[in-house]
Amino acid sequence: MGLREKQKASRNRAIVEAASRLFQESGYEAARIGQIAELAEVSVGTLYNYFKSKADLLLAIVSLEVEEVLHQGKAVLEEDPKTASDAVYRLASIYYDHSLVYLTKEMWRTAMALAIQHPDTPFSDRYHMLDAALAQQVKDLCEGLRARGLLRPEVDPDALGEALFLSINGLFTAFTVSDQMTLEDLRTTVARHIRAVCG
Amino acid sequence: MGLREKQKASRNRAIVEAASRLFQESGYEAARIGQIAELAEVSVGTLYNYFKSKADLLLAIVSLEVEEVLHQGKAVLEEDPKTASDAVYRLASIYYDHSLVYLTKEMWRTAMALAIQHPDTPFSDRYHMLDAALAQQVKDLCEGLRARGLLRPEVDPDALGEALFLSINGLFTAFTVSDQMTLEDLRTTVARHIRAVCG
DNA sequence: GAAAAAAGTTGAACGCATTCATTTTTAGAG
DNA sequence: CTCTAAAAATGAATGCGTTCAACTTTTTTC
Repeated sequence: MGLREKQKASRNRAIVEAASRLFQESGYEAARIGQIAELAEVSVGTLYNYFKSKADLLLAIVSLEVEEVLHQGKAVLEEDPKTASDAVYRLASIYYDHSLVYLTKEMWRTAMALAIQHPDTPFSDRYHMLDAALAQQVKDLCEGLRARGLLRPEVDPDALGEALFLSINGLFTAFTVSDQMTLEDLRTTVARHIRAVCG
Repeated sequence: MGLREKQKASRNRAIVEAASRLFQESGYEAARIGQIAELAEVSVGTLYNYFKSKADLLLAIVSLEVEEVLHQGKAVLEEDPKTASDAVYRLASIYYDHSLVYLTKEMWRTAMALAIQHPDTPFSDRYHMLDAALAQQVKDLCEGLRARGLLRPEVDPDALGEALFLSINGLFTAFTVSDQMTLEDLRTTVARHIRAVCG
């Protein structure tokens, strides 16, 4: 690896670290690009050589989070649950409990907002792929549950999985939007939804 | 009504009309505040006397839409459906079919994004109130369906209603995000979800 | 090792939403 | 009708993300 590549990797890391720190400390909106560049010891122009936009910088951090959660979720698919509701609840809890490791509520809100607002940007594409991967995991779980006889055999596991994911996701959005709502509130509510839907 | 109030009302209308037109023609993002002001024949400063922000201007238009849809939805609660799925599907279809009367997909996306990104602003508060009113309508429907014996008596109608609303809402978001997806696709998908959830 | 090419860095300049000190218009009292 | 205070309108100035033309550094070529 030449000097060039080494510098590139080190600068990339420095920028992400600076952004991550300032996003958490001051919030995404309040964090200034110039400030991030300064902390990473590069110029503003250089920062924009590494990341297409402030949003792109946020995505780098969101990706870390979602990839870890996907990995943890895999384990649940292997378990042997008592009821369908239990299994779905276990998966949702894993998603939720991990959600605040790298990201604040404000960072999540911003990421969601950007993904909705600007489809057909790399940011949005990536975000929606991660979203789809999570949805697929819930669908796979439902399929497994039906195979084990824990769901009525006539149910469409894909449609049910999607509907469950939209609940899990919609409640998470409500969680990030409300300063009051705690992770415990979130888990309680999702449990009610899952019971109502899975029977 | 004095001259002052008359002018105020007329300017307000002129601004909303100009914004509505330009948002539809050029899109929310591309529409310039200066352009809207010009079309409404006021200065930029005056526009900001009437509306707190560009977002606020969008909200005025979103409100029109949602209020009409809520009104139309009321009729469905009075009907006497064959099955629970039918009734919920009817309600969702009303929401969807009305959605593009005043707003484009891009305007919807922007409104959703702003409501998520900036909680505790008048925009967001108002938007979430409208959202809650729609959710309440679905919950009321579920309650009625259970009373008529069209839902299993042990189901929690509130939780089911919320879960259904999150599906309806989540699918609508997907619709606004995808250029490909048509209203028909949207109705087909929501029908699958409703059947999987309501049994 | 020198010269040329390629790749990377830089910060001042740009566009646009928003603000605010100033000017203009209106309403009401005498 | 005139004067005054309140209300409203105005557009130049501000702040911030993003771009880009000029400058440096690294790599390649002979």
